[in-house]
Parts: sequence; C-alpha cells; structure tokens
Amino acid sequence: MKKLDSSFKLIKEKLHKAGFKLTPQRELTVEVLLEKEKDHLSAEEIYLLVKAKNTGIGLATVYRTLEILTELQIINKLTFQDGIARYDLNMGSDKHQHHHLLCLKCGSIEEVKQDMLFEIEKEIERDYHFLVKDHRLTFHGICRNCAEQDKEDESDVNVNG
Amino acid sequence: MKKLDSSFKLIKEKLHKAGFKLTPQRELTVEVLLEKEKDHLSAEEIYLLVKAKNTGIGLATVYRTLEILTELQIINKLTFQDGIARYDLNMGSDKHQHHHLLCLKCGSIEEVKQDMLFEIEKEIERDYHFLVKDHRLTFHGICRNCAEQDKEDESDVNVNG
DNA sequence: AAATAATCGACACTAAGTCTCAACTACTAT
DNA sequence: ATAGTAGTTGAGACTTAGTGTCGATTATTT
Repeated sequence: MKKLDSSFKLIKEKLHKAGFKLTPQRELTVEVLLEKEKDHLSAEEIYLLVKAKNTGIGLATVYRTLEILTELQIINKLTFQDGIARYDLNMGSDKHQHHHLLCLKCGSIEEVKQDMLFEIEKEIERDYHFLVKDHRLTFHGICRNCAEQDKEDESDVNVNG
Repeated sequence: MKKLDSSFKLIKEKLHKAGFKLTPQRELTVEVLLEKEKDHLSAEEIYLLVKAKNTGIGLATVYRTLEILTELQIINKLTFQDGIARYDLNMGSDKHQHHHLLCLKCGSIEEVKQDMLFEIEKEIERDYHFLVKDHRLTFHGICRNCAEQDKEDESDVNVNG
C-alpha cells in the first residue's frame, strides 16, 4: 500500500495547508476514495462505505468534505446524464479532465487517461473565440464486456432457433 | 416563418407516426422549443413559457412530453454540471450530439455544430474496444463577450488606479 | 490544559423530477 | 357526425439529491 500511503499523506498535507482540520471523518472519506480509486462513487455511496468502516458519519459531513476536496482539486465532481454527482480522484493532477466511456447496457464507467482534445481546443479557441479552461467528454456506447455478452447471446439464439 | 412551419409539421408527423396523439399541450411545447431554438431550456422554463401563451399546462405533462420527444430523438436531453436537465432541438437529425461551450462567468451555452470527434471515436473504438454510439463534449471556459468585458474592466482599473 | 474556531450530526428544508388516479379528449370506425 | 376507447391530462402526493441550521463536539494553538 505504498502508493496509497503517499497519496494519503499528500492529500492530508493539502488539506492542512489550506487551513482545514484533519478530522477522522475527513480522513476516512479520503481513505474510501483512495480504496475505490477506479470507481466513480456518488456521495451516497461514499457515505455508506465510510459508515461500513464501523464509524458514524453524517451525510451532510460527506457532502461538505467532498465540496472541500473538489475545491482543492483533489477530486473532480462529475455529472453524467442521470444528474447524480459522482467523484473521481484527481491523482494525475493535470488541470484537464480525462475522458469517460459510459456503457449504455451495464452503466460502467471506464476512464480514458490521454487527453485527445489538444488540437480541438485550439480550433475552438480560434474559431469561436472561446477561452477553454477545461472540458468534459463522455462517450456513450457499449463496453467490451457487454459487446461480448451480446455476441454470445446472439449465437445462443442461433443455436436454439 | 417558413422554416419553423415545416419543422413543426415534420415533428407532428413523427409524433403521429409513433402513435402519439397530437394534443394542444404537445403542440405548444414543440412550438416553444422551436421558438427558443437557440436556448437550452430546462423543463421548468419550458413549462413557464407554455403557460405564458395563456394556456394551462401541468408540469408533469411537460416532463412527459419532453420524455417522448427525447425518445423520438426530436430533442436531446442534456445534463451539464448543475445536474438540471436541459433540452435542445435536434434539427440536423444527425445521430451525433453537437458540442457545447459553457461559459463559467455568465453561464451561456453556445453550440459547436461540427462534429470534431470522428477520428477520436475511431481511436476509442480501436484502443478501448468500446463501441461508440454517441458522445457529450462540453468545453468549460470564458466566452467572447465575457473575455471582452474582462478586458474593459481591466483597462478601467488601469485608468482609475 | 484551556481557549476557540472549525467541524460535526441530526434533522428540517429545497428543488428536480416521478407517480397516481380520476377526469378528459384526440382519434378511429362506424 | 358520433360514440367508444385508449391515450392523455392536471393536481398533488411522493421521491431523492443535495443544502441550511444549530446546539454539541473536537482538532489545533498557545
């Protein structure tokens, strides 16, 4: 757990430097976020996971902590089409958001780490005189797993029909 | 109002063909959407605009109508970072969503009609084995107006200070 | 160890959106 | 043109994500 430990320390430092207290509730919230690094958790989910660590925490506290972490750019707040906010560790600390692949079948969210939009941002700035600060790019489609599942189902139908 | 008229007829036809009744509430909702083509209205805003045409309509009806229109791909339902659904006429009838420029200062939403992501989608499909059906791309930044405003304010400060 | 400013949890509240159901109406076929 | 009917409507109850309030608590500083 070396990597998590160092990230954990770094985040705690950031919080402290910004003048926030290091309460156990905040530490546990960060802990959960680090442990579920790959997921895109909602506030409710984070709340339940922190509570599951046999600790009490209020939902409002989770929201407040997430707000602070977003402010400090430790996490990103994302809203996909369902309108529910999800949170995403900003490990790379790039100023630009990475992209997401949202599966329409299973709802999974995969990340695309590279930033493919550099050229397009230049185009936007030139053609629309719009000063780009950040972007959100989500592809909607069918993930690898679901596509394979679909293929299997199809051949099942062919065999049985 | 030739263009609006023909769009209006087309939409009504689509509704009818899909087996939906052409109620005055639905017609008025479509009318509002056509009149405010450039805006990105929320359900609440559409509701008020329809009511303003000295007609009664229920909020639930607006939601239901918007759901149907989204289903039939006559409009697109968009959720930006505030989590409120906004609606957007799908005039071009391209299967792919156009892009948006969201100003962080004034909140305006501008459209980018071209689809700049063709190559990137190919990359995603190749590298991630993800079958892309659609995308959502929003640039966050400062629009032309606000940038100019900022410049003016700055020179004011210089003159007065 | 005491002072204190930040933080906490419980719960009331807001707001977007959905559900329910009795009343109504656009369409279809006569 | 009219009646029958399935789809639709509006009012308001409900759900759910998220915010605000406030008295009690606690991490930090001295």
